[in-house]
Amino acid sequence: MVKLTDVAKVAGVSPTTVSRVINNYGSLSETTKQKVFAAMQQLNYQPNSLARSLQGKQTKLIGLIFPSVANPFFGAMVSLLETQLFAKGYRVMLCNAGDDPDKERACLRMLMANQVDGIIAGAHNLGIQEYEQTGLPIISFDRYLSKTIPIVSSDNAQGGRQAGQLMVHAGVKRPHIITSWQQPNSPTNQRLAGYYAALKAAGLTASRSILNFQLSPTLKLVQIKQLLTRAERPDGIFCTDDLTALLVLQVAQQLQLQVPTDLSVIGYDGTPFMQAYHPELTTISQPIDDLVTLMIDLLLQRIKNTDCHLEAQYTLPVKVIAGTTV
Amino acid sequence: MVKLTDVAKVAGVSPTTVSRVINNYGSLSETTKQKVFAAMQQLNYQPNSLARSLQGKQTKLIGLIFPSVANPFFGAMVSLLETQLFAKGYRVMLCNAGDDPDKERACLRMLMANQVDGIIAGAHNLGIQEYEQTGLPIISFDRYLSKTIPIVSSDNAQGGRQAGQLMVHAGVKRPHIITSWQQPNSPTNQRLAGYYAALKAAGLTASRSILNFQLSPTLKLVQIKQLLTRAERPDGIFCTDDLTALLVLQVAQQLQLQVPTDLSVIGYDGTPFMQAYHPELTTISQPIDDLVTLMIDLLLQRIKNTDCHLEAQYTLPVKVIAGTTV
DNA sequence: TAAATATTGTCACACGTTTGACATTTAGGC
DNA sequence: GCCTAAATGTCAAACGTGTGACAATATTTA
Repeated sequence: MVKLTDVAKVAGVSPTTVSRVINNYGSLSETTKQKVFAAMQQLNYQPNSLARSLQGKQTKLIGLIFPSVANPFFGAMVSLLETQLFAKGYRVMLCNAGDDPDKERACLRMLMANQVDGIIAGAHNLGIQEYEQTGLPIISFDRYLSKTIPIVSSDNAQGGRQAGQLMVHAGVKRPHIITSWQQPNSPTNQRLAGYYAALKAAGLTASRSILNFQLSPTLKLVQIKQLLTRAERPDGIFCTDDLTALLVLQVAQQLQLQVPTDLSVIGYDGTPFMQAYHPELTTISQPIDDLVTLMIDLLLQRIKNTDCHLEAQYTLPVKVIAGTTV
Repeated sequence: MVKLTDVAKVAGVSPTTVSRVINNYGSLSETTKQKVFAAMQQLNYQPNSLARSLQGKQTKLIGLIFPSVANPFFGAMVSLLETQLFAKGYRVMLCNAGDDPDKERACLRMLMANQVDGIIAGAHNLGIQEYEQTGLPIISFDRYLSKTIPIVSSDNAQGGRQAGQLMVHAGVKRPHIITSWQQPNSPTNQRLAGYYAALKAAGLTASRSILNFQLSPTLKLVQIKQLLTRAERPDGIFCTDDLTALLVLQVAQQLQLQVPTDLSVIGYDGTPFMQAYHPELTTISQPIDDLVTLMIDLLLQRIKNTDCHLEAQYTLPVKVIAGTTV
């Protein structure tokens, strides 16, 4: 491996000088700078970030913990996070925690071991204390962790309300909602509450199904089919994620239900992917770019100054993407 | 930050002993082991991997370079890679290189700087020499890089042939193919060749469009619409990726073309995602699990023994996923 | 030309861990 | 209680880089 001293030899200067050039400190002449840069280029030299971090500098590493990048929503989010962080000089260590608390715990431990400068967490199988124990700057996406850890999320309550209003407006009589497994600190609770509230204002009450987030699509299909073939079948379904909405549409087609005549369907997330490949789906779109930008901004603030004051919660507005399913 | 010497103090032993426990070398009694483990737990101690790697150990880091995890295919692949690598004790640094050679170059440099043990690359905007320059173990997904870098891919030629045969079998008269931008070392060339060959055997020749991989879906839609509204419009389209196939279906519906009566459509990739959410699409499925397992296996071999002999190319069979679009 | 300043070199220590050499203590077996 | 082996401690060097102190030049300024 080519190291600093090798560069020094080739450039014909002392190791200290090379270090000075790299870190741009002390006083340096143009000519030596050039000599050193040339030598670095010639040897394809990269300062060993292990060594520099060990020496006291930041690692410039950020840990990302999300359920799975195989999910298009998290895929899009992680992709944006990586791109923006990279542009700011940070590197990304990725963890797919799935719905496995043990894996998430292992992820945290390894991120600590790797001395990451901070963590952005979008998977939350764990309790508060495990995250606080790390002593690292953390930003949480869309789930309550603790007072000290800021949450960034879309306005779930507003999204739920808007979905409810759309249903009311469409003249839906038997509204339904499909959420993922309820957890005390889950954002879907807000979507649920907003939905209920908007419906209640119009004198409607919604029935509800719970389909665990990580359930296989096939099993979800089965349950949706049962839902849509039961006697008093719903004529409007709000799904708290777009993928489930797609499954509902799939079952509807299979059962020859006309959408939106027989059944209205609304999703949630509205990724660019969904907008491009399923423009027909009416959905509540999270401002994914802004969410990412904000999370990064907050995290970097925390990294720069550990005890800078941040709000406990940052809520960004959602937008209705009008398709043809309502 | 809690360090090895802190653990030693709490456990009431010498730092060396703690190190011995962690690395399980030298002779140790059960009781001291327990004491040390207890202290580690109590302090929530994690050995600083920077320091241990610097000292000579592996970093247990693998770099992943792919166009973007926002793409469901690469999302699925990266997700599997991370999961399997994590289980083997490796951590993952993620790079979305997009179609930007500069970003890819920057990724490589930073992976070198971070002393990764190896790289799995699925983005290939760069030439051979930039990868060889790294001096690192590398496995390439689906694209030729150089003699020394093994390629793992699905059997693109076979996939193309099967698509062609499906078209022939469906009685298609004016077959078409949509590929991404041709590059000399691109796998889509093989898909093209296989497709042409199968059609030729039946006395057919296909027309061809080229839609750059990273083109926005909206722009792709425009081009596809032009294709499907021209005088001699094709009655069978093979797309070298599933997403483009979805766009074709979308346009077909818009133009009220019956699929497969008026138009047969075949995709390529067949991720679990696609199989679940678009079971209607007939597609050529890459064995994504096997591809991932193989890539990891080969990479770890190379890491264990830098000059172990590996084949230049590993080709895994594809499978037709029969939907209703042919 | 002398003084002041800018540039570069030398040296040492630090970061946290691993590991080898060696010394010392403890335990077990007779 | 002696001998052997096992267990633990002490110490130092190493990994590659950063940085401060100080000395030695080279260059500029007066």
